[in-house]
Amino acid sequence: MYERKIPEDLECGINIAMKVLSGKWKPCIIDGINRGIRRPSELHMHIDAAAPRVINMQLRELEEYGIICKKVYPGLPLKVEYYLTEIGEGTLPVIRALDQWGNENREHVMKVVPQGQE
Amino acid sequence: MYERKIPEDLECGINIAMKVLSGKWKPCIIDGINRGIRRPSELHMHIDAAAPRVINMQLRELEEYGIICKKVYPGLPLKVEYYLTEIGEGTLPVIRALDQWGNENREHVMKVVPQGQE
DNA sequence: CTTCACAGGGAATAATTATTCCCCCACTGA
DNA sequence: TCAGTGGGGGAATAATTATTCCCTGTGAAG
Repeated sequence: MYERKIPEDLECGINIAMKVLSGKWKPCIIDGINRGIRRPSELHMHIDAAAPRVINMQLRELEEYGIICKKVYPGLPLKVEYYLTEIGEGTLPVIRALDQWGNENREHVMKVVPQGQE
Repeated sequence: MYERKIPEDLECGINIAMKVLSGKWKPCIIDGINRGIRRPSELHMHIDAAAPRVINMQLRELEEYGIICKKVYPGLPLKVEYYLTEIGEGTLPVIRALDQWGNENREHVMKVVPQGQE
């Protein structure tokens, strides 16, 4: 997406995973695709807090990392769908763990975040 | 840590969790504390790719979020230790899921990251 | 011919986050 | 007095990442 100037430390597994999953909307995108929201325009509508451009960029990154793959249907009107790869499906337990923790601790986090409500 | 200008979307659990866990070194810090690396200087040595200042800042944030708590021993020389709170312990499954995925997919990620080796 | 839906990208800019540099305090040991 | 250890912070700067704005192209519908 952007060009990195500083090398990263990919020693520990945590950093490897964070490298792939970090990105404001990536986990949401993976979750969405997994739930069957496969087309770009659907994702744009579903994650409407993010600008479409951002979703596109993060989709491209996820594709580069081999988390999702893109299927372009030849017909017209244009139709594109994204799917999780096998490796991408492997991230689902992580996503689920994140989601679960977040839901269980929503109250607490809401109390302690400075202002960031929406 | 910094002052946020744009409100966040904490609708879905994923975003809530990412808010608390995102930060280049936070998951490593949580993991370290959980493994018994409790003192700041120990953490500095253990996570030596990060500047001490950064660790300090992320520790403060984690404390604000109630993930860790800080115990200051009155004696001298100074001694400080951090512990996971109950809520902090709740993040361990997430951290473990991240670590596991990262370790299982190290090879793959190494192949696809542009250059970022270290 | 105009407008719409669909998929997408370049460039500039804004926001966020990490990092470096250099400082503080209290005590200990030489 | 001087250096070293242990915990820490302010300010500036650099790097990273998100967002906005506006543009491309094709075909279908009106």
